[in-house]
Amino acid sequence: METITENEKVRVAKKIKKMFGHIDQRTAEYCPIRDVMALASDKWSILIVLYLGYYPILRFNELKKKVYGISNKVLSEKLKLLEADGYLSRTLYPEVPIRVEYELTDFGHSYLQKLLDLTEWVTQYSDIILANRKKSGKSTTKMF
Amino acid sequence: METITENEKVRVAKKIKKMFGHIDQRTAEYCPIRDVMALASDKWSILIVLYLGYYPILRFNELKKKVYGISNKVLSEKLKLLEADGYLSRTLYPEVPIRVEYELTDFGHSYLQKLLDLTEWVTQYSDIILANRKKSGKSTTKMF
DNA sequence: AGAGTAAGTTACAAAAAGTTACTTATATAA
DNA sequence: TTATATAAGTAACTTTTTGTAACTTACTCT
Repeated sequence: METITENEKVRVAKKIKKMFGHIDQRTAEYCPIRDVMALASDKWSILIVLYLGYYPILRFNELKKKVYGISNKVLSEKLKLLEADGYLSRTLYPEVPIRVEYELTDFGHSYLQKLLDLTEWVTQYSDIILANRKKSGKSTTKMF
Repeated sequence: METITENEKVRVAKKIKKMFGHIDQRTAEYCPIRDVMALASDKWSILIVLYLGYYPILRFNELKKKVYGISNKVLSEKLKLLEADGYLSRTLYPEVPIRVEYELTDFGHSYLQKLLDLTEWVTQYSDIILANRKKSGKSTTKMF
């Protein structure tokens, strides 16, 4: 992990300001970070998008196996929301038994590329994070 | 949003596989995406990290105002977890009334840079997402 | 003595998520 | 000709997580 210079920090702060618009607006102004990210960065959404990035097409029960631990209910809900926001497509084949296939849209693939940069970083540094976490308990708080 | 080529998709799939290790491991193997990302990509954590990237030092009640809508309880919990994982530092000044300052660590700044790439993308395309969302209701499901 | 302040904590209510059983439509086996 | 099986969900109920609002602590200033 590269140490970050003061210059870099200033550059980052400017990017944040630009992104938020009015950073200090606590009024009821629409905030995409809160709205859109709530779904996009959700723990189950991330896994769904990653698995669909690896297996280009997955059926409902296949997804349920890959994204192990997710319930029917939550998988169904997240898929509806991700479809509505345009990350993935749902194709219904009215056979018996029914067949439904989920696939990333171009937009979903575009999102996946950005998401992957973040998850790769997290994977790369997870050892450091876990080491930090172990030390905790003995609080790291400084006192003056 | 640039359309993604088949080659790109293959490249992405390879990165995902590498990241996950065994992509198909649904056993009890440790998965940093599930563990570490659960906190790092949490909706409140994201806002806390972004605001600390803009205002380098914030006290508890200042953070509560910036990250408007968060409760004492959840702010307190998230701060503890983010401190434990090494994203931020807590400094206690035993004055009266007490003063506590939160600040990103170098590790936190490093994470912020990656996070910012993602939130910038989301902000940039939030109009598209919202337009998608409006069309929904009339389901976008294809049928064959 | 009494009020005020920052940083939380605590007890309780509300919302979200997880669990398990059920539904639907039809082909195939008994 | 019932009975069974299957995929993709949905529905009713339980558990967990989150949010709300009041309280605590430790001192200083009026």
